Amino acid sequence: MFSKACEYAIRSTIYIAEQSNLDKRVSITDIAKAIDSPEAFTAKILQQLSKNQIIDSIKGPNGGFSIEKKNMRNLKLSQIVLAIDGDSIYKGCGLGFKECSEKQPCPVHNKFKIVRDELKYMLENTTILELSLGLKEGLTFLHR
Amino acid sequence: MFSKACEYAIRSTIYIAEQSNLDKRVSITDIAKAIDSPEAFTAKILQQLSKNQIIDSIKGPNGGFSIEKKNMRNLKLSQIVLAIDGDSIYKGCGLGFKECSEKQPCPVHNKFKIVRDELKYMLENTTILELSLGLKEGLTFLHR
DNA sequence: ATAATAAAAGATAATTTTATCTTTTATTTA
DNA sequence: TAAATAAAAGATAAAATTATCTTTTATTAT
Repeated sequence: MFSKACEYAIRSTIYIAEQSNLDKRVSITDIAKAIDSPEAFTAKILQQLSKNQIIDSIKGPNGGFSIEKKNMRNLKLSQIVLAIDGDSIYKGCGLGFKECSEKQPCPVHNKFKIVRDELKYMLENTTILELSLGLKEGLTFLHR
Repeated sequence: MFSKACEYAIRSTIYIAEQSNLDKRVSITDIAKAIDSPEAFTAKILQQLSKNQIIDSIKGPNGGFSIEKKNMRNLKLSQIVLAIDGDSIYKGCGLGFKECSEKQPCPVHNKFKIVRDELKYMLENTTILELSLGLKEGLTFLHR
C-alpha cells in the first residue's frame, strides 16, 4: 500500500503526538526504539516531515521532535502520505497508465475508483490526535 | 497499490482474454505492444501466470498465450494479484507490523480494515471476462 | 568561550524491484 | 528429419528503495 518510508513516517508521527500530549520531546533514538524502525533511515524521514512542517524539530540538548497540541486535531494521515509518497495513491491509475482518465479509462478504472475514494476519505478524515489517543488508552500498539 | 509486475500481469490477462474471445492466440510481442509494457519483463510475468494456471501457453509456431472461454467468467482479479504480489495486500498491516492483529491492533488497523475489505471484495468479485468485454466494446482502453 | 548534545546534510552501501539478454526446450511445418 | 517458431529457463544489468555512516550546523549548559 505505502512505502516503508511512509509506514515509518506514520508510526513516527503517531508516537511523537502521543509523547507531545505528555509534553515530552523525543529524540531520533527514542522514536526508532518505540516504533521498531532502523534509526538512521528514520532520521531521514523525520527530516522530510520536519521540512513539510508536519512535525517540529529542535537541535541541541533537550532538543528532539514534537507536535504542537493545537495542531494535532487538524493533522490528517493524508498530509503524511502526501509528503512522503506523493499523490499517486489518489491520482494514479490502478494499472499504472499515465493516460488513464475518466474520458479514457483503463479496464479497472471504475472498479478502483470506489476503493481509492474510500481510502482517500479515510486518510483525509483520520487525525493524528485520535490515533495517538488509542495508543495512550492502550487500545492500539506500535510494537510487538 | 500493486507492483509493476502485477500491473503488467493484470493488463496482460485482460488483453489475452479479449483476444481469446476472438479465438486468437497472442505472442509475447503482441502482448507487450498491446499493453505498452517492456517485452522481456512481461515474458517473465507471463511465465508466472502460466505456472499458476491463470493463462495457457503453447510453444512453437502458432503458439502463444490464451485463456479458455469457459474459465474467463470464473477468473477473478484476486487470483492474479495473489499469484504475483502474494497476500500482503489482504493480510498485511497498513503500517507494516508483522505482529499486528485484531487482538493487538496497530493504530490504523481498524481504519484500514474497512478499505482493505472493500478492495478484497472488489478483487474477488471482478472477473476477467467483464473487464475484457469493456475493452471489446470500446468503453475502456489498454494504451494511450 | 568551550564542551556536550542532537538534528541536518551529505556520501555511500545493501537490497529489492524492474528490466534485458542469452541459451534451452517444445512444437510445427516444410 | 531439418529448419523455423515461440515460450521457458537462466544469467546479468539497471534503477529504485531501503538503510547506514560521516561530517556539519545549531543549541544549550558549564
